[in-house]
Amino acid sequence: MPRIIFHIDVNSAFVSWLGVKLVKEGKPDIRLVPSVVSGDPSDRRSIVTAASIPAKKLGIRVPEPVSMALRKCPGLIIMRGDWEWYKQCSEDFIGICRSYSPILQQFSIDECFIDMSLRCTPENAVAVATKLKDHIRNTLGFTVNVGIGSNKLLAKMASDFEKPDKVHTLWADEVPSKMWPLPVRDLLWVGKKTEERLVAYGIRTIGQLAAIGMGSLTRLVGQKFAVQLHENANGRDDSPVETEIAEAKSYSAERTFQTDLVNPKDIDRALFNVACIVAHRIRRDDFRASCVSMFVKYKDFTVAQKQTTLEQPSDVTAIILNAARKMLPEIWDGVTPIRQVGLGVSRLTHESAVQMSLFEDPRMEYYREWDRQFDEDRARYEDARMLAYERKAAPHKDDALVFRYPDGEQALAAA
DNA sequence: TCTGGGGTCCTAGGACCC
DNA sequence: TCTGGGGTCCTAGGACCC
Repeated sequence: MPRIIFHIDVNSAFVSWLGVKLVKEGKPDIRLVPSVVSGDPSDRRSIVTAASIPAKKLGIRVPEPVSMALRKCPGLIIMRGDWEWYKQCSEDFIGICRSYSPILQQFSIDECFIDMSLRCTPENAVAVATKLKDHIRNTLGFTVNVGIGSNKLLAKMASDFEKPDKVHTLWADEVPSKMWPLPVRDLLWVGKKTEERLVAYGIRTIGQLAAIGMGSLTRLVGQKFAVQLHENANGRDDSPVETEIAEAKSYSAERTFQTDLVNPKDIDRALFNVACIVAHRIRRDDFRASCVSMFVKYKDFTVAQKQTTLEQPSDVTAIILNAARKMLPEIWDGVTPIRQVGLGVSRLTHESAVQMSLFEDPRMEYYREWDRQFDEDRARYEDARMLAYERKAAPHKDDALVFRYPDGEQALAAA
């Protein structure tokens, strides 16, 4: 029995979903005019996260700075995204796809694979996909592309062909005619760097990549990646549609400043914020982290990062924050302006930390209580995108385990 | 023109253990 | 006292995805 995989991809998802909402409110449809969705439109460092088709026709690309997009189209409509609405649209979209096949893998907020092997035949696959596509459009008001293939790779490549509101096939026997002429960059997993390396070697199309010897390819990109690229360029992929939702392996948060900063107080404020957010998330998901990492990014986009292993896994904001604080001087000279600062946790476990009550720092009581209060407030203010957090966090001045926020200043913990 | 925020996986080298 | 080799853990860095 042949495998039949569909890849369903929402066209310009964030613009489409916002468009549906605005039309419902009786407002003009932003999908029909040059428009983009970005983060904070007033922030000159925002980037375009989605562009309408008329905007794409003017050369606006995702992701590019909003300022650059505005230069290409001075009358561009710039909208801020609405994550609550996006989640709703995504759920509805996935729900309809799942009704066509329960063997579904959500690939991102606006993409999924379904295994249709038991649900259709190669002969009627296009008809079934067209029905699914129209079902979504007529029920939810936005369009999707459906790619059909004998594996996930081919289905995904196919959904990327002409847009919007289209169904395309990419069966194995269509690979030479439909996939091999494409530029090598169009192949999944071939990004900017890999493209540069391949082109420097004279490989411009997926077909040329499919034909290259393994020895050369291994020298260019390494053994493991070479095997994958070679298989994929030949249209081969045996990865299954994964229905299990994998547990997160890491959590991170970062903040980019409006202007590059040098004041250590500003850097610490940002670290404090991202630590609150990351620690809150792992508590919400009942994790503890063994590894804390932090990084700073400079104006030339170079990144300096550092990670450290905690004595025992923790979900306490103070522990995580102070681990990051300790690493900052090791990667930052204190004078170079910083563009962005970030904090991450990894090596996650659900195990409770071993309670060494006799040895545990008595201040931990306080820090856990502080976290508990933070989590409660976050739940209460969930509707608000931002919550002003003014709680003073210094129980013991000058303790080794410092968890203090400069008096009188506010910490803003963004959603 | 000037680049967000959140993830995953892979590689390489050093430390340490058996 | 000196030696080899494999396995595992950790850190740093780089590439990709949406």
